[in-house]
Amino acid sequence: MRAKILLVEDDASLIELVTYNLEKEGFDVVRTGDGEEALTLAEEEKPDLVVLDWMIANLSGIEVCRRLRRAPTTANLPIVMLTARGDEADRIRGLETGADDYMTKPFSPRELIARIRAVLRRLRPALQGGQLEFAGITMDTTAHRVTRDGRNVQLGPTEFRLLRHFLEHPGRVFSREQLLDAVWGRDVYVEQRTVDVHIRRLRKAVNAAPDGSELPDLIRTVRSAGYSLDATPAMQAA
Amino acid sequence: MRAKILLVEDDASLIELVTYNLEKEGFDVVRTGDGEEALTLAEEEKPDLVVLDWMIANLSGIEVCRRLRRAPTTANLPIVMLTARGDEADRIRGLETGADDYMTKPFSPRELIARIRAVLRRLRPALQGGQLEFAGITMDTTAHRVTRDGRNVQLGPTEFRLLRHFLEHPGRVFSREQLLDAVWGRDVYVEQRTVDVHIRRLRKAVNAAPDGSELPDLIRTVRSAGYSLDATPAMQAA
DNA sequence: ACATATCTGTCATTGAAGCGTCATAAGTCA
DNA sequence: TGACTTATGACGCTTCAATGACAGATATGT
Repeated sequence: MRAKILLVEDDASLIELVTYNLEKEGFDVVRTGDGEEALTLAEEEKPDLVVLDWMIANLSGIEVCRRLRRAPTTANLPIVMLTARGDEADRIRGLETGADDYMTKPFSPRELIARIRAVLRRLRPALQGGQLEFAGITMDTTAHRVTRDGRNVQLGPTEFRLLRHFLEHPGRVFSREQLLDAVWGRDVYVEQRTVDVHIRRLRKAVNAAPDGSELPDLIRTVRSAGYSLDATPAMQAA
Repeated sequence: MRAKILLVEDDASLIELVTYNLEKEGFDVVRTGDGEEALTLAEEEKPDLVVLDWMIANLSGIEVCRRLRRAPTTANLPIVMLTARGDEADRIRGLETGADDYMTKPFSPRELIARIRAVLRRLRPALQGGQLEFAGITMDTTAHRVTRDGRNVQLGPTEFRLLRHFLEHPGRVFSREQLLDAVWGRDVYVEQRTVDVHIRRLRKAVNAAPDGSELPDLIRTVRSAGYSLDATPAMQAA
């Protein structure tokens, strides 16, 4: 999942520099140089984080910060303040107003990105880790939750671990023996054919459509080799 | 609830300066100058945040940081790095290793405290004596008062702490062991199944409707994994 | 101090969910 | 076709969570 950053800044060259670097790092960037507009965009675009310059048109950065904190929908939106002032009092004021971090110009884009990542890591573990995704399937390992095309999927413990293993290595084929090692544990003795049964249960749960029909099967059977999670619609024998 | 800070630093005068200021601000402070000991203390004292100097005896700060992140029990422990190096590359390295914030010496104690508060405000809202809220449940941590859909909910001490822990990390699944660590304390020995009983008591109290019926259960049981506070009661059909 | 009420941890019981195995059907390749 | 591989439904058995009860511990009020 890509994180969306709202950049509130009115220095054109800085906008370009920061945008370039953020996009290179895989962030989506929404920009404005206007304080009022920033508040609107924060509501409408639902960014994951705001990079906010202190000196901007229409409303000061600190006022934007305060209002973002006051509005319920944006009260928890992470904010990284950006400013020319290196004054300690200003930094403290920024942090106490509700900024999560604070950088002083001139700053290095790399450090800005490192700080953004640090803030996101602690606030949105989902954007960093814990979240697996492949071909319409999402798995949140910390919340223990799986969805297919947005709909909830109910899995037993073993099917959950099995799917996680596939999601961690999408496309790769695993033999039954490898799956037993990875999912059941190295020292557990169970019949190899047991894997088949759990694959079936996993398929049943993941491919079930709300109307009772079947979604395309994402688990590929590789004859005399094993199974893999795969997006190719190759085996549609119909 | 007072927040506990683990201060890892070997400069005696700095220890004194920082400790004095932290305690003045109402934090409990645990100190060490040794990297190995820092890891032990992080496990045993269960601090709410670590202030970690880069240059310390026995293990470098960055190595301590890395190990804290790797251990499951401390993986989410907030870390503020502290260093004499103002080098950009070092700052980035610190942040990428998993530090949540980074300060360069010389620094002002007030700014350090502002940053600590900014980090804690995010991670442990309850420590700020605030209001916790999730899916119709509100908890006033200072007034020790809980409501569900506006109606008052009566909880025992343990159920209160249990619910607070869930409210601080909504959606996340906790094993019985994790709950015992977080809610009962690391050194308390009680049966894992005791958690079940308190979950039941918590459910009973929170889901009770005035007319004697039951409100939707917000505590999800994840078989063979644990429990989580969750807003999705509609998950039967697939 | 006492008596009472509340809280806490443990246990036994019950019911349900999940697991592994098998027998059989279906599919695939030579 | 025959040999081999996988899919599927069924069925005991095990494991796990929910629940009600209880006795000791703790807090509260008189």
